[in-house]
Amino acid sequence: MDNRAKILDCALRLFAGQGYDAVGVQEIVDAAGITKPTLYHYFGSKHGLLEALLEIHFNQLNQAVRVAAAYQGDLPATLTRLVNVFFQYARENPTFYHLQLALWFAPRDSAAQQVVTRWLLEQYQAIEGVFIQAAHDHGNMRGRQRAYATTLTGMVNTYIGMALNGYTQLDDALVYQAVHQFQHGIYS
Amino acid sequence: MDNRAKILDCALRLFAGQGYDAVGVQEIVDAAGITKPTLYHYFGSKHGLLEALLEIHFNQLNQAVRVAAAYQGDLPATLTRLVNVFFQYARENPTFYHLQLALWFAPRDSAAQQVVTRWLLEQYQAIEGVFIQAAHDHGNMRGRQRAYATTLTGMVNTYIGMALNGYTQLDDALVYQAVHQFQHGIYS
DNA sequence: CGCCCAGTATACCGAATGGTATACTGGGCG
DNA sequence: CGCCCAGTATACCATTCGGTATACTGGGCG
Repeated sequence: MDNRAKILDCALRLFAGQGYDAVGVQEIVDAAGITKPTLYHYFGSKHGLLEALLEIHFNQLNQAVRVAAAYQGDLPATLTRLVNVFFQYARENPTFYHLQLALWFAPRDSAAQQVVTRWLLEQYQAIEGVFIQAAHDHGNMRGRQRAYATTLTGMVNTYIGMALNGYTQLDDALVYQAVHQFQHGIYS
Repeated sequence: MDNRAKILDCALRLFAGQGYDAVGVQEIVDAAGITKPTLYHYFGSKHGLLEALLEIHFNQLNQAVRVAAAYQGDLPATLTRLVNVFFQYARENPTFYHLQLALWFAPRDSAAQQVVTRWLLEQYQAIEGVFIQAAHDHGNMRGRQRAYATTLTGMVNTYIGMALNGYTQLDDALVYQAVHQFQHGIYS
């Protein structure tokens, strides 16, 4: 693993564990076993390091989300694919998902919020697209596409937050439960 | 407004807007129009200031939640009261609720996380209690009480997050929609 | 009056912050 | 060989960090 990759790896762990502002540049370079000029050579600034970090992971995750969000008339299947993509990414990259959750409702004026907004927006729009298309087939969903997209995101992130804290497992049964509850509520 | 109150007020605004770690003590005392020894006189440390801040607001909010969570055989009514309490508190204290959302998934090792955990746990337990009791009347809910409590919290916070960003209004219609969707899903 | 003490300000502390000027190194390549 | 340049280290910068030692103030009260 070259120095650039080592820096990204250590920065992700530290940012996810303590928060962007709480981690000093010195701490990152010590963990990576390099020195500051090396970090500034690759990323220009602490902020640039965060941008590079988020770009790498959100590019992967959002690409997978867009693929899963291709609606072809079967809403339950699309929702299942979608939830699966999120769960799988969280399983494979728990540290990054920790960071994403922390950034989800990050303070409006924080350095991190301004970087993460466009990625979360991109993610949201892929999901909203599903409900906009589905509303053509299910008339009674019309007018609530935004609410559905938002609450699906909220439910997925909430379940992943549970799992990251050890309260559940992100397995197929949970995908089924999540999609089922989202579609039919708690009574069924 | 005395100096103690001024400090709490300015600290809440700054913490909510930029995050606990990004705000310096100097910035707080400047905004409050006082000096550092005054802040340290009242709160002992920056961390103590955060604790005092959270205690004040969570004491109010969680007390209201416990009252609303009194289940008496009518689950829809209980859920409506519960969602109402959260929406009302977020409407009246939007700045604090911004802070609460930012702290909801705060990094595990951050200073803020360790303070907020007990308050969020207290909040969670009140909600879980509702579903534990309700499962006696609705057998098919059994075994999922934890999931229901978590996803209700997730849905409420997601809707409040939407509202705080200007995408919706926390009115009675939204309370109805939220409770209805939670109970019956998206198709009805 | 005269003590006391909560509350406040001036001025300071050592340590850590993000960032950089400079110089050295080693491999690719004309 | 000898130039070049990406990559790296030493050593340093001004500023800010959280926190404090000290002294002053004004009102309550014996």
